[in-house]
Amino acid sequence: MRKLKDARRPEILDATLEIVAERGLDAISMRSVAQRLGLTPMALYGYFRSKEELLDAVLGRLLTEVPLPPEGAPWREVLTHLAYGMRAVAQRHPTVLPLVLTRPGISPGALRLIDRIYQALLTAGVPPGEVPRLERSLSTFVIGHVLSEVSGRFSLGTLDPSARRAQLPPEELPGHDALAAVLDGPVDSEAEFRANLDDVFVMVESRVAR
Amino acid sequence: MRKLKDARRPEILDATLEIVAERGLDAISMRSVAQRLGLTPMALYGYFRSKEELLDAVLGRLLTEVPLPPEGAPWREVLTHLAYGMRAVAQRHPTVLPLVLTRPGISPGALRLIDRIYQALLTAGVPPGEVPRLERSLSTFVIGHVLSEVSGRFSLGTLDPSARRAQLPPEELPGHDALAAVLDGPVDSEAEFRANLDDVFVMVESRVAR
DNA sequence: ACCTGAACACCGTTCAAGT
DNA sequence: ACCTGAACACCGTTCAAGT
Repeated sequence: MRKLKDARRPEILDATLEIVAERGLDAISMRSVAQRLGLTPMALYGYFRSKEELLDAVLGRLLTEVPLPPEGAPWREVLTHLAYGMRAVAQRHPTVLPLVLTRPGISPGALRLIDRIYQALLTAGVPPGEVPRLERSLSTFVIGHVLSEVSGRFSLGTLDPSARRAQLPPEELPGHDALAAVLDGPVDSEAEFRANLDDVFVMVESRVAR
Repeated sequence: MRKLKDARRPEILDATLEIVAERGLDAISMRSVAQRLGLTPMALYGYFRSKEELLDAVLGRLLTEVPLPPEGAPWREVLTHLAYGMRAVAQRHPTVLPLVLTRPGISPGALRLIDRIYQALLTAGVPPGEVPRLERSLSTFVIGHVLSEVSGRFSLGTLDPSARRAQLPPEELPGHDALAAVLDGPVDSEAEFRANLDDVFVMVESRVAR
């Protein structure tokens, strides 16, 4: 297992993020990244052992861009700050995001964020034994929302709401039927994010020792 | 836009799921699927317009495998049933799962599941205006959890908990420090899933008109 | 109606060699 | 110490043709 160089790693990550921004996650290839740097694909293998490792490093870098909340802020503010920070990063780099949910958060950047959440939950009064689970749960929630928003799970897809419902006979979809009045409006995803955050607070409070 | 055949579509989806099960999501290629069926890659283009469309159909098929809860069951039971059903499907087909969070749920199978959740939330007493958002939120939560579980975000990765913490000086990680006693145990993901479901119920109840 | 064959423009990665 | 060149075993997709 040869030792890796690291002098030009940041430069390589920059190039990768530029490509993602311009042409999407699928446009990342060892060849395209190398080309942008004026290198041969093989030169990258001096810095990363594989494409997978390069992508993990990109993820680590991304989490580094989430601004840390002010020290000693109240827990609700900390969680709000981090959630919006995560969302902003997601919107800047929409296409890299699937990585966040599919790789363990073990980079220093990830650790720093997790630590702030731990602190917030502890000061909120959540019993220590519940804190790690609740952190995973909140993070899943925020990342899941942001990923869905950014990757189109919340979007209409190729069918508008009523055409979508028409795929099945109405008697198979009584719930959709009862909600018809409410379903055809557009989703206000800012309001939805805010409402979801409120739900997160409810979850935290329900775990606070009384 | 030529019309697509559909006679052999189910057969093609079966072959695709077999490959995923044996060799992972990355092993799906038009060539590997075709080969398993004794066809030329090009034959598949008679049934699906692209690899992307094939993958969407695989996702639709997957959601079809989630068993529907008994008609008229109490809302908590409905949500529990669907959540565990989703989780079981995820465990049977771990590698396809990233698709679920990144493509809009517009297949008939997805609609049927969503409709059951709508009904459950309505009978729980959630105001209709809140139902679609809460459905998206609950689904995100369950899928996010299940995806994290199955794809390794909750797992240790290549570093054990204490080695992971050692990447940063302890004074940068006061939260981890305070939780040291609790952090080194293994995650009981069954218990965690259960606890998360309880949190989901809390969320629903907090939205019920009183 | 359904499928094949050949071709095009790509991939990640290995190995041995160059400066 | 850092990088290149050539090669290997792959991709998705287009187009024209075969039965």
